[in-house]
Amino acid sequence: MIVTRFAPSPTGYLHIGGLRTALYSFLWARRNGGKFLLRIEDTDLARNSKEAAEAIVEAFKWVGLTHDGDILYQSERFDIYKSYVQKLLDTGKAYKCYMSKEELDALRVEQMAKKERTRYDGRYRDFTGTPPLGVEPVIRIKAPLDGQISFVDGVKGEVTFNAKDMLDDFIIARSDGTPTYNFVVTIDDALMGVTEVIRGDDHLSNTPKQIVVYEALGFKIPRFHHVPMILNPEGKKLSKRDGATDVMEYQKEGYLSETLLNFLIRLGWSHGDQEIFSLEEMQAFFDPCDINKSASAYNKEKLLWLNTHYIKTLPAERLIKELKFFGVDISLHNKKIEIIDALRERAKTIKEFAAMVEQIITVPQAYDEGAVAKFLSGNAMDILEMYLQALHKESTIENASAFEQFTKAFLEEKGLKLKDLAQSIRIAMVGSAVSPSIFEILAIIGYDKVKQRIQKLISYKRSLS
RNA sequence: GACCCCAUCGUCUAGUGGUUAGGACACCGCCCUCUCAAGGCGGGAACGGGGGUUCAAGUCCCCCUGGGGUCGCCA
Repeated sequence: MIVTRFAPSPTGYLHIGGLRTALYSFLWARRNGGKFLLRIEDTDLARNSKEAAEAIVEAFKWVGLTHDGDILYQSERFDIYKSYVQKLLDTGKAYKCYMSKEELDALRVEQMAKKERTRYDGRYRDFTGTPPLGVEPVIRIKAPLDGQISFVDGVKGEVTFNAKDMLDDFIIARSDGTPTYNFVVTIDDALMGVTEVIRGDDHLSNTPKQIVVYEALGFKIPRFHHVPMILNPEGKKLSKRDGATDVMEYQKEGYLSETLLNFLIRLGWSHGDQEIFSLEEMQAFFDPCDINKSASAYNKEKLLWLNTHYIKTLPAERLIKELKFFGVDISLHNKKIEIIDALRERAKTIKEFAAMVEQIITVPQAYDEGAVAKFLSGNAMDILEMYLQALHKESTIENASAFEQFTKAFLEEKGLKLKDLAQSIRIAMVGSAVSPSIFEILAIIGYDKVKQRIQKLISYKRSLS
């Protein structure tokens, strides 16, 4: 069985790079009927891991990723790690090192001066003497001194490191007894039964260290897939400064979860020329071996385009639900479908969408000055007043095509063109010179309120002169 | 600096020795048009450089260059 995992450190939120590897891991597990596990890497004491886990679960929930089983917290597993440290100590595969931090720093400075690689020199590896007083030792693992460590990476292919220039006897337990990252990662992955590790390629050079631990403990080494990082538009590693790295930030900006997932999966992975993927299709097609070797830059135009695509194509009910996030509830509006269909091709984000809906369903409190100056000059107001009078003669007008029929008849009778009237109506209805087709707008607003809004604009114009 | 990884339009990518190097976003032009969009049609735009191998190289090999990552008692 394929078992994958997502193992974030608790930074308080889920960033998009993390979501991408989580998505890949999720898809690969689901495609194979396997398991997708979640583990919080909180061995660094101080931080609040519960809060971080909640943030991740919230983000997962938003985009529709589900993990199997309970969330594992490394902070709750220290006893397990300690027993493995002891095991290594007992078998002579690890040892106590009494070198102080000051001595270690001095060694590094010296090595840098000689332009050598900074590394622990192994001075306590075979130490049998009396340990110095007052130094709490760290535990170091015995790493191979020479030879090579190589593995086949699902993304990069065969990767080989020379032990002498990648490895040293690295610390697996600090002087306070707490275990370190490269040690606990391998223990947890092994104990959780993880068969495929999909993670960022910033971990590629950690892998040989972890392989040392796997081998020392006799664990089976999983298959690794190191996915290239997401770069910012300048080609550098994506950082908080590049904005909206928090997944939930995208919701606040009006992006749909479908958009984000589609965007992320297509960044560094492809399935022929296909651009649009449903979650089902992602599950059917995704294979980590098809992930690109090279890093890819974050491109917000494509993200926006995807969002417009999903806004155009998702069911109206779904969009109505999304609008509520921005405080616009039209679920009980008798023209809700018409509202959605009139606006869905114009909104790039749900946030924009909400603002547009708001503009239609509320009476304009102000009129765009530029629009008024440009379109309500000459005899525009006279035409609008005649239109109002004609409207009053009707008992009601039901829908968009009826409004169109009525309006065209009116224009023909007066010898006018739609151009002579459209912008005035638009300003009266929504207060600006931009909106969907006026006939759709009129139908949505409804016969009685249409008359009121036209009257309001007329009164407003009169009050100016 | 050492080690590792990477390299096709501005961006995301297709390409697995023989292609007019394809698609998408963005950009530009035209059409449609009651505004703004959307849509339709069309356009410009790429194999980083140099050596090999081969009848044939974007595709294989080497070097260079460029970019990225890692070198913690962080994860």
